[in-house]
Amino acid sequence: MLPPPQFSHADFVAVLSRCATLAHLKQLHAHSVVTARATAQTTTFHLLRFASLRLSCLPYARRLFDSTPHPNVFLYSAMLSAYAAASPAHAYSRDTLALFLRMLHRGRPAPNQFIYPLALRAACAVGVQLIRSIHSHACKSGFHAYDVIMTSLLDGYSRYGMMPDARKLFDGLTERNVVSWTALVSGYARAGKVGNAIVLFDQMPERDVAAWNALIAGCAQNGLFVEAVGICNRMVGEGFRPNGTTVSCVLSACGHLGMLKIGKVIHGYAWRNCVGFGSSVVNGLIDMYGKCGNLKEARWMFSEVSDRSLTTWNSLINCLALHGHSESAIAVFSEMRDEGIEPDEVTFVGLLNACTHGGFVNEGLMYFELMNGELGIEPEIEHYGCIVDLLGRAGRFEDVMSVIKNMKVQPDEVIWGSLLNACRKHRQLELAEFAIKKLLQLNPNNANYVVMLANLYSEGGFWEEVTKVRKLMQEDIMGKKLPGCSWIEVDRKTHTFYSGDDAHPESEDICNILEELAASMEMCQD
DNA sequence: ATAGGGTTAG
Repeated sequence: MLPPPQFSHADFVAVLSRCATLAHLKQLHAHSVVTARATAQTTTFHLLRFASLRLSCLPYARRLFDSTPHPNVFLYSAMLSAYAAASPAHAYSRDTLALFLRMLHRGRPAPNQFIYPLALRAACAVGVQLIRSIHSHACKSGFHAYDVIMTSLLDGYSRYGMMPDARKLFDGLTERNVVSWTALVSGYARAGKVGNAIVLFDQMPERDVAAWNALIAGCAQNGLFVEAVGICNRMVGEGFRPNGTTVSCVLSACGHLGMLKIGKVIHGYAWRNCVGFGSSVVNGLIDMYGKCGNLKEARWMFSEVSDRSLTTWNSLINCLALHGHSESAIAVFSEMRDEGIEPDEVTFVGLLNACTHGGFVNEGLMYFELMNGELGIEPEIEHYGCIVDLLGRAGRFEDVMSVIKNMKVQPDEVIWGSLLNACRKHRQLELAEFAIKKLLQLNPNNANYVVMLANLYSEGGFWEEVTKVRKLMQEDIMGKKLPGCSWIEVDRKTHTFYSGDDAHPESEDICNILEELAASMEMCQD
């Protein structure tokens, strides 16, 4: 039932807004063609926006765009917005930039102030050079006084850690608002300068939920989990309502801290407030329950999600691996592949960790090969760490050394540390000495390594070396040693333990039980 | 008629 051909533009928009499926939209599109309404680019504009933003049908949107002989700047920006709204973010950066370059190349239509922010967002996925050239292009075209464009640039530079450039842009804005402030705050946080971020945040004349989220995420990204939870508390106290983004950030912080109680409180909050139980919140819940050791709940949350994103799978695999449920982690991985989800580099960190913890040497090597070969995922240092650990534990030192030699990245402390661990287990004195020396090169201030070297020499009876190392220990390094620390929450009270500290009132009992556990673990080894 | 800041997995 279509309206008569002479219906007005307002009627057209009204009918469009009631299209529930692509089939409806196509009918309206056909009708527009027949009635010659489609020759007006305004019509195409509306159809394109609706196809992309409401029906998430990018191919159809692009066909609408491509069927327009000389798209005007509105159609370009509608197409670029469609790409920007797609998920995952930056999935269509290349297409976005290709269209932007086409505009510049053809000289028509000239990009306006709405085009630059869209192009810049895509440029963030490519590199800072591109951001620079778009910056100069924008300035040459007279857009240097457009705050929105300058804020996009500010954000782009800050994503590459170039805070002085970002700051300069911020100071040059004609009017600073909550968006530009937030961009700067999260820039400092991403650059690891949380102190600056907090100071700026406190100076902000006006805040919204996104501004709070920027600070909370910034703390969490820098390992300040307690602060992240605290700021969330402060935010609620000041009358702001946490949304899905807030909830996932804080859940992640709770997971890292093992704060199951607070995690449950946030779970309850999200439930009561219907804070879009969108995938990010559920992913956060899986991660939080999993990291806190409540794998049953994590699996339950997982089973409750209907649209599982890659992150959903990665969260579960990682948690299972973390708690030594190696077979389950591998099983979930196969399930994931059966469902046609393409694993990424994070998936393989979890999977390889599972193989390492379970001692599945052949499986681990097979998955490493699958990742590197068939799937073409370039191994990162974390993956090499897993492989070194895997081979080292199995005593395959020649293979370990050949992996380390052929790595495309510089070995870090995790790599040499894993090798060292393996050497101690398999009593490989010479290689252990080599590993410790590498560790000391990377981090001369870590006194632990010097102590290990001394122990190693005395175990082997190399007394001259022992004397040399002991002398080194007495010099400057020892004061810099940071004691290891761990904590656990029991009945709303957090118990903290430093390495070698017996301050806890039940320290003696705890140590006795630890010794018993260690003894029974020894028994299980053989 | 269109644009900028805040997620989660290692």
